Amino acid sequence: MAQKKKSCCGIKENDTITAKEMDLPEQIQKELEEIGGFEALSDRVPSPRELGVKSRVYHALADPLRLTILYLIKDQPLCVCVINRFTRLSGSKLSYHLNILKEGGLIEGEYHGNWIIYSLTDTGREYLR
Amino acid sequence: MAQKKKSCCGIKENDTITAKEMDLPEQIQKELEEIGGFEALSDRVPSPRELGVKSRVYHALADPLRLTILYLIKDQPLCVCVINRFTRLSGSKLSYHLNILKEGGLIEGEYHGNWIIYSLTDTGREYLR
DNA sequence: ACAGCATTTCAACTTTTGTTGAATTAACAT
DNA sequence: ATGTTAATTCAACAAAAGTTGAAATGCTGT
Repeated sequence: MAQKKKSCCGIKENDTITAKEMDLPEQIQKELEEIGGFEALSDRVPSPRELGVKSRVYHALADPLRLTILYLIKDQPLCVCVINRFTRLSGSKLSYHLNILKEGGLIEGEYHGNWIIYSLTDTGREYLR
Repeated sequence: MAQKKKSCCGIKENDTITAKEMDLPEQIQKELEEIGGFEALSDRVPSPRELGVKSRVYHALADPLRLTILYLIKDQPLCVCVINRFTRLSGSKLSYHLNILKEGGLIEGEYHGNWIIYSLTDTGREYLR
């Protein structure tokens, strides 16, 4: 006896499905239909490209050491040596984290004489709070 | 001949040091003195506790999959099975990521009948953009 | 109490991140 | 050119995060 299942997770991967066909809590089903059905959910999610950028920025922020650095240079730029002196990290370790912040677009560094002076970018300022 | 070095990075770890004593770019040195010297930098950095919380939240946000989930449930709560169906992740994988979002305080889930329905918390709403 | 489905948990494994110390590059002054 | 200090890069290693499939848990209805 072949029975037509109305279940959410039991459905085969490439079946097309409407919110109506899924076995769902009423409230969810109603809301899904209001926004234009299951497929309409796509509109809510940014492009893979955007998600990639965002997650890279958040990853840069996702470390106490890196947050410390950001807060340190929030109000005035600092050279690596002052950051280093404050945080007491090894040079290479600090460089590693500075680089992640740079790649994430949160900070930028510029040579002044012998020193590289790091400051927050606009993005950095925007995200830091 | 014992020479008193005025260098930033050459200084031994537990020397006390003032901004004036460090060999720094003029601009940096001036700004450091204006804010109350090297030691005043401490005031700019949140407590380890706060940094820990923040970095955990940012870590939760630092993944395209997790961002996808957050955007999906931004405007209406959804049960796991709909998220699952949309993202096409395995159950355990999805659970893993849902849990990280939950631990970060960005989402919360509640049983409704057979389903667990996840929604954004206030924190989640605050951080998502 | 048992069956059925949704979701989570667990333990083994794979992949990605972070750390360390040595070697390198960059800027500057002599 | 050479020496000096600041900062980065590299390769080997250590630690943390993510993935997988099987087993467990939690609801609900019978």
